Amino acid sequence: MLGDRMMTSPRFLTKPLYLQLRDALADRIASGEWKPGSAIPNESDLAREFEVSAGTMRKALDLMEGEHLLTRRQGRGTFVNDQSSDELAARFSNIRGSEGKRICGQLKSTQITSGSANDMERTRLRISAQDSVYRVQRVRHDRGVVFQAEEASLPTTLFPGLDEKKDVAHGIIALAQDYGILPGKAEERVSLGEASPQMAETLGIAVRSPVIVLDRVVRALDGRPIEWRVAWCNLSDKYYMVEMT
Amino acid sequence: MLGDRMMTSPRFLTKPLYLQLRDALADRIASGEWKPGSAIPNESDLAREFEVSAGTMRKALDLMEGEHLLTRRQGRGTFVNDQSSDELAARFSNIRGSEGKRICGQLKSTQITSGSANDMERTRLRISAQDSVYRVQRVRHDRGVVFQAEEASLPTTLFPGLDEKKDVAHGIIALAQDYGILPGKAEERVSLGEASPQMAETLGIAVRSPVIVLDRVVRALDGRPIEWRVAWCNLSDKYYMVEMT
DNA sequence: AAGTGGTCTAGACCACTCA
DNA sequence: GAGTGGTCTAGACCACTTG
Repeated sequence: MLGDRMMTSPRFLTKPLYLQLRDALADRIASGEWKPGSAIPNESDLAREFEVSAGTMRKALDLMEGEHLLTRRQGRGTFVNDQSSDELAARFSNIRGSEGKRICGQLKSTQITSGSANDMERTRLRISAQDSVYRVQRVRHDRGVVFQAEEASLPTTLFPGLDEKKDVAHGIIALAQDYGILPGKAEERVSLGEASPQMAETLGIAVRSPVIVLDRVVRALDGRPIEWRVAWCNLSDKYYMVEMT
Repeated sequence: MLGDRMMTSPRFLTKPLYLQLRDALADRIASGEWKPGSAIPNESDLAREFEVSAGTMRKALDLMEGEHLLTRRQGRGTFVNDQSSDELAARFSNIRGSEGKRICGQLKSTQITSGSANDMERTRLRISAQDSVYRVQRVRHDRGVVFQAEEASLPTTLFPGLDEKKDVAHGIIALAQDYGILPGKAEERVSLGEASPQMAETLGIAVRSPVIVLDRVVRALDGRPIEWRVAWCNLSDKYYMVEMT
């Protein structure tokens, strides 16, 4: 069904087969046809279904494993990743606990409002002036100790009815999964700041003490920005760590 | 020559063929047999030489491209990457100029000493008590403006005679290439600090003003630490940015 | 036109997991 | 032992670059 297009239409109009397959399979995950945590059909069955060779199907599946959509285990099968799992949900957090594992902390005191996007939100989220956003304010704590306050903006078109749900207590990655959005990449800018009186209050530190400011944009698999967040963070028994390849 | 081992010895003693190929090809780069910037033989010639199928050779070459050792270009060939190029040498720097490109800055006022490794150096570089290190102190500037001061430690065994060379004016990645070491990954811890009187002097900022402290370990392709560096950085017209996947 | 990497195929066998 | 993913093979054809 997919293969035909390779034969009939000129190449410059089409993508390589394995990329088309990736898109088709990713859509099954995004649509909820394949649920998080469940196994999907094996390589050769999928190859038969899509009328491609097993090698091409494998290339698509390997790609998706690299995109954190699937996990493949020899002898067991191929499974849809649960983005709300601890490991994956913390994927875009570079803050680590003393044990060295990425941590998100627990969410607390969530507030949500909506309004039309301001200049900053428009440039960061690549949306236009008439679009609106949800604005979420929240605080994160680790074993009761507040260490981060943050303000996030999300396009309303991508998260319809978000303000009426309780899901705001989840991070962006788990949230995206609920709305059929597959997370892709993120960029984070790190800078120095000093605590405003209010920030000092919530973080439990002295006014004007230095804090680290994390300005992050999370994108969907297709590159669309889905969240812009600025976080003010008090690192003390935690640290910020980046791995580079 | 390589393939034989697959047939004769049990699998748990050996690595997959494509990984053995990667090691063999990487060795040709590290040893200087294949020079930075030069083209290497094509896929099928290499496959013939190593007596493997073209597909297996391709898997090894693709892997090496992902490790930044090679660049493949359709219609042109496969080329050995020059690690001292601007792009690759700045690979482990998350500091970006206003244009958004990674920058290393220019090195200035380099000092080098050597001595036996202290506790911190032993743990970070995973070397033992009797091993010695080179200690390099230097300052980086961008168009004349000093923005970073740093202290680096390198195992003497990996960089013999480093103190007698002028190469210290190069960053670790270009340096490693000269010594036949292929760079792999790096980790960097980011924390807050305040400028000591001396640091304030060199960075041209007020005493006790907040600076960002970058604690980085660079590893070779095989995982061995090759440099531990602590940098004190004054971000002003620059910013620190991380991409996450 | 010749040579390169990129895609795709069809099939074999191995290593691992689990009932 | 049946079923899964992981490795490896041999070959075809396509897309791109360069002379």
